[in-house]
Amino acid sequence: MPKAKFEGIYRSLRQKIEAQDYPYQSLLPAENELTCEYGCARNTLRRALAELTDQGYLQPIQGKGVRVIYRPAGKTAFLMGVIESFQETIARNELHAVTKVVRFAAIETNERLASQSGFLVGEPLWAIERVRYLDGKALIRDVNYFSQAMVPGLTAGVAAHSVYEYIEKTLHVRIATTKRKVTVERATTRDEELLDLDGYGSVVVVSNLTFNADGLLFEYTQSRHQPAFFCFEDTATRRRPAVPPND
Amino acid sequence: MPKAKFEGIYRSLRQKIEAQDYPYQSLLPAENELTCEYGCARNTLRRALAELTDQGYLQPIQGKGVRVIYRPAGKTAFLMGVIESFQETIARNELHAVTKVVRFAAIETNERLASQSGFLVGEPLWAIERVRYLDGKALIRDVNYFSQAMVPGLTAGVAAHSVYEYIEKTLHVRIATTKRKVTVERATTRDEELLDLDGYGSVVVVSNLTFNADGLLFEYTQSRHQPAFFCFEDTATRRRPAVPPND
DNA sequence: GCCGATTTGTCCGTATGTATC
DNA sequence: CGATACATACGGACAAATCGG
Repeated sequence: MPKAKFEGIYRSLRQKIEAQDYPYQSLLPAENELTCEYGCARNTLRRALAELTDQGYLQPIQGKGVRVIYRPAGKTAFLMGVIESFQETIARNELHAVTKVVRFAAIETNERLASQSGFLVGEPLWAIERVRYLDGKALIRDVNYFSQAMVPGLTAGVAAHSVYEYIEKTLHVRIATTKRKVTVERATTRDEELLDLDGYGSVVVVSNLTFNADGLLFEYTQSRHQPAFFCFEDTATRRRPAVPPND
Repeated sequence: MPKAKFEGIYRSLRQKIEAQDYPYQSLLPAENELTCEYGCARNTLRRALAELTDQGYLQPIQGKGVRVIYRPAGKTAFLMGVIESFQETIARNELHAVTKVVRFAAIETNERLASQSGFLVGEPLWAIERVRYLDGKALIRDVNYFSQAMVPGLTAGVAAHSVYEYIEKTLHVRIATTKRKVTVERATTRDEELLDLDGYGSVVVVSNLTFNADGLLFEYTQSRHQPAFFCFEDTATRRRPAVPPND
């Protein structure tokens, strides 16, 4: 029940590619044929193709055709390029997971947090610290800060389940854009204490800034991962070099 | 100069946003005003806006306007979402870097490599191993495999400079799409031997599959990073806002 | 709550340019 | 060279969301 026509076409094509109905390295039918098949304008079809190209399914070749460059891959722990909650990730990978809330507090933004997150100093926030267990091992420590104004009525009980589900299904706030940064840091004593680090002296830190559909910042999160269970995938396209090529 | 009109508009807008001519959290002029200003059709403008939205500069709000969600950030070691060579990265960050080639060989794809990379067993490849020094410290160990058929005439001398520049400027092959995976692994003895790990027992591993403009695989690379100097940034969107390839 | 103006979202048809074969 | 296929661009139409009166 996709609302938009281009999205229905996108899903249909993606399904066929994933089913290898259009196999790896083959050329798609020409745009004109596909527009006939889907009964749409060329622009509408091209929008679906553009989406698939961005996501690494297709490679268009001017004057020749559109090549399929998708191959089925192993399941991965985390996806880049889409926003996904922890609950959605484990569901997609059919894992058994438990979340434990170790801190739930109402605070006000201090100087340091403001400079990290972009929240204004003094803005009321929910501070939540959670540990994620997969198959009994403590693998992720999440520290979330939500705007109280934009996420009212948050409780420790909600945090134990899925904050994102609460935000979207109960508050009907649409989550739109996330800016993310990934680094590696030496484990703190609190990391050692709460996570099963298995000899690793470091953690993978994923910092998130999340904006709602109004373009307002409503969440800042630090996710600290046990390194062995961390994986990101991504598709990138080459545009013109950001800096004039230094020869 | 940009060939396509939408790209000129894209650059102009991005420049104004980065200069905070359109500041963080403000609304852009309406699409109709901007089409007047740039003397283009609405679809052409919208294509530029879609690009900026994908890259985390803008958040469009139906019925209201387009909000700027870009804020200037600290310089980072590596960018996600775009393909960038090591040479381009250091130029962008104004760093002093040295590349040392520790291995350069012509090989044929074996079973293990084929399953990792997708090259066919027996396909002739160039195998290159390089160590990247930033300000005198050995921080990255790259292991590249290039298709000999698609990258003929490669030499150790070229590898010491920039293979990407050779590929694009000399061979005139256009690099199009990269699929990337990021994980953390325990350091091998060769990592310890070649890199300045500074007490870290692990490395960040970035695996790349690169396709040329014909949709053919021509490179497989493993980049092993000293964890302290690894960073990437990314912008993700939930559901999908817009990507009109309309024009 | 309704209505109309504004603004973004979707879709269409057409024309022209450019690359491949 | 011509035919085919993708790339860019324009202009118009209507839908959907927001906001103010």
